[in-house]
Amino acid sequence: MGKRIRIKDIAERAGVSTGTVDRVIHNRGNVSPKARAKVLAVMEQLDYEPNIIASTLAYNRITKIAAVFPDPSTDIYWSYPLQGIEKAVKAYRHYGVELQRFYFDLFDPTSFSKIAFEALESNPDALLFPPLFLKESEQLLDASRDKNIMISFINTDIEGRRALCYVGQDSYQSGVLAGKLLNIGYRRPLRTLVLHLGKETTNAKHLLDKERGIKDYFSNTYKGEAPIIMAHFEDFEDEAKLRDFLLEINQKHPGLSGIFVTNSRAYKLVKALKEEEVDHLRIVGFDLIPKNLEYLDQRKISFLINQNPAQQGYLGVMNIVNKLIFKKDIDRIQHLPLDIVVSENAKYYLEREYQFAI
Amino acid sequence: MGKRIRIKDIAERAGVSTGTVDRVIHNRGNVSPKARAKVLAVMEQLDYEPNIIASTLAYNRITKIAAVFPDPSTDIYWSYPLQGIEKAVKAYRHYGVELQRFYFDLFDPTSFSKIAFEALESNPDALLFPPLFLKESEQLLDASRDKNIMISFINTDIEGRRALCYVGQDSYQSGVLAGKLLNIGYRRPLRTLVLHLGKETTNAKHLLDKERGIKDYFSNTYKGEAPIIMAHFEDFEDEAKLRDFLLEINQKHPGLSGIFVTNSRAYKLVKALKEEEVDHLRIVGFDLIPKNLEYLDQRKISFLINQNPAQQGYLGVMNIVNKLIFKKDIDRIQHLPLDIVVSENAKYYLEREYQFAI
DNA sequence: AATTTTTATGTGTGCGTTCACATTTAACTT
DNA sequence: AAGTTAAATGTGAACGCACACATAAAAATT
Repeated sequence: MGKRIRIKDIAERAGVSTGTVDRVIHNRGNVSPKARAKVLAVMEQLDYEPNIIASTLAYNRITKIAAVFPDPSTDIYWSYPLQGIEKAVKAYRHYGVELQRFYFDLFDPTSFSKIAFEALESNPDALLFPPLFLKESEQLLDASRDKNIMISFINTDIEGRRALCYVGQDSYQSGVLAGKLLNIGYRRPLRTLVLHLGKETTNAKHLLDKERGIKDYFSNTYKGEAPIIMAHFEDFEDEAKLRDFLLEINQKHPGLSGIFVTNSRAYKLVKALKEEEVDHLRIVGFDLIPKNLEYLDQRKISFLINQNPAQQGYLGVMNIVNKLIFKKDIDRIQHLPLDIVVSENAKYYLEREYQFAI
Repeated sequence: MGKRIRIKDIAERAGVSTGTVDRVIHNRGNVSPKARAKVLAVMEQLDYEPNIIASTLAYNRITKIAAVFPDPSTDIYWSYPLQGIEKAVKAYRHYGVELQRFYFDLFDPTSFSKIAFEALESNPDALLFPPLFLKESEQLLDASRDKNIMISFINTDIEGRRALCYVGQDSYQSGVLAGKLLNIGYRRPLRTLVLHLGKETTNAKHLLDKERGIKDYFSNTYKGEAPIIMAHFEDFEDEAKLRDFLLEINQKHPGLSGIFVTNSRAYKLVKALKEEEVDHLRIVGFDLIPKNLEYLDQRKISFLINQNPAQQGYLGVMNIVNKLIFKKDIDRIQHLPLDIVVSENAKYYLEREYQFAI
């Protein structure tokens, strides 16, 4: 119906050539104020919108995205965002998007720095990574600014306006939600353990936000001090030690009714404890990784909060494309929903993750 | 890096002209078997993938999508998928996608037929609608097949292979999930009411599936007959009558602890009942419409299941585009997740819906 | 063998941009 | 005022593909 307006149409109406219109649109300069004004007026009047299809065809350049991620072979979780990234790059390959992957050691900030700066050396147009290490990430932000390389965060955020965007969850609110999930069906606050299970001490902010969240949930709901126990256990690979640790807590604080595991390792709890020890516990954790799902299905884990990792990866790339290629404005913070997963609805989230991957 | 392969490259390698390659790719005929074989071989060898960008630019045609929907002014719910549709059409306008909207009366199958056939008369490339009325929708399927118009379902499915795809929830499983939500925190089955609130009797399958789901949940969980009461109340606009109706049920079946409203009208219950009557009830309903959200926030409604209507609309269009323009294969059934919404995570779902709208 | 018909193949223009380059016009110099 | 420099404007090729049209080759007809 409404025929699309072309640069040529604007040129004719404004009494100039297409070259001049192009210069106005892209602020390339060398345009007289009169001509510029006239062109802008006509553009406004005709409500011109550039044809992205034709534009990308003619632009004919490659947009390089460097993804700097923890080595997925040491922690399966990180393979999911990478799959989402892969899929997005495939979807946008006709727009000239290319990807380069860089892996660092999840537990070693120095490795992150080294690898990330290697990535910078390859002169990408944008850098996509989870800023797990605050100090090192800040350094990277500075360096990339100097080289005019765009930064996009995923999974974890660093406040400030220096990155294009953050795609991931609201950690604080995920803590609040965990509180709610541990409290459904009860009319009084029951004794709850918040457990950080792992040796990632560096990205503490993340975890502290979740702590704050669950504390606030209980104190706001019951107007008083929350009966919450905080704990941190590093050596999660040793099931026997973990069990001793948990039993000790249970002795010190009898009547423990729920545990909130602040990362994807909730299944470790179930593995470490005996069946009858788990049965009267309500366990809430994160992420739909296979071992968690198995226990969710057996009702050993009550709730999982889904972080949509593949979708995070996909959206991270999509934002870069939207900004760099489609010239769209991007929301600085893009919180993904806090999906409450029980065994009755897990399947659909897995399917969706699958859609965003490979 | 890996330079993209063009039709021209194939033509050179195969010793033919670009025209011949084009004829092979699009099966336009008039190609000798030898040339055809040679071209196909080279395409295979070089792993050719057409450049969609250039293709759509050159193709230069319009794809018309007709959306046939219940008039959103009579039921706000239907405005959401329409917004998603609108947004998707905007996103794909450079690919030549155009939209025409047709509204029918939600409570009148005849109106649906009339409007839908009007839509067919406008000769769209695809028809997108919720097949709420089975018989009338089947007729439409036949007619559209004759005119070679593609059909895409949303919200409700009709089994069979005659439509391109269905985007929406799994009704049965949403019933199962509702059962779970009404049961969390309890170790025995409590008396539960399943309430169809409204005069839409025609799309009964939808509702029956939900009924089956929640029944199965309880009987599977507790290995026995489920203590479930089924009810249907049409005159939901009259709060007094609705209250009487509910009180009567409560008298007949004392100890009623939860109500599952099978559509988006859970808020009507809260409105009709007195505060103290609601307080000891756990209410589960559908959809994040403003009135439901208000009561969710006040803890009068415990859970809402989100149908992602805007996303449904967006995806409905996206599927048509993927098939018709990008020539991709489409999954016949695309179940959206059954999002469990509580007041602690509602915000993020609203934000996402907003992203898929306008 | 010449002619017509059918089938196969090649060529060139257009889709709406971008951008380098050529050309024109205006603004300074001396 | 003529010459030089800078600024403004116009032109045309390219991006990769689709398709109409022209041309060439093969097959069928006389």
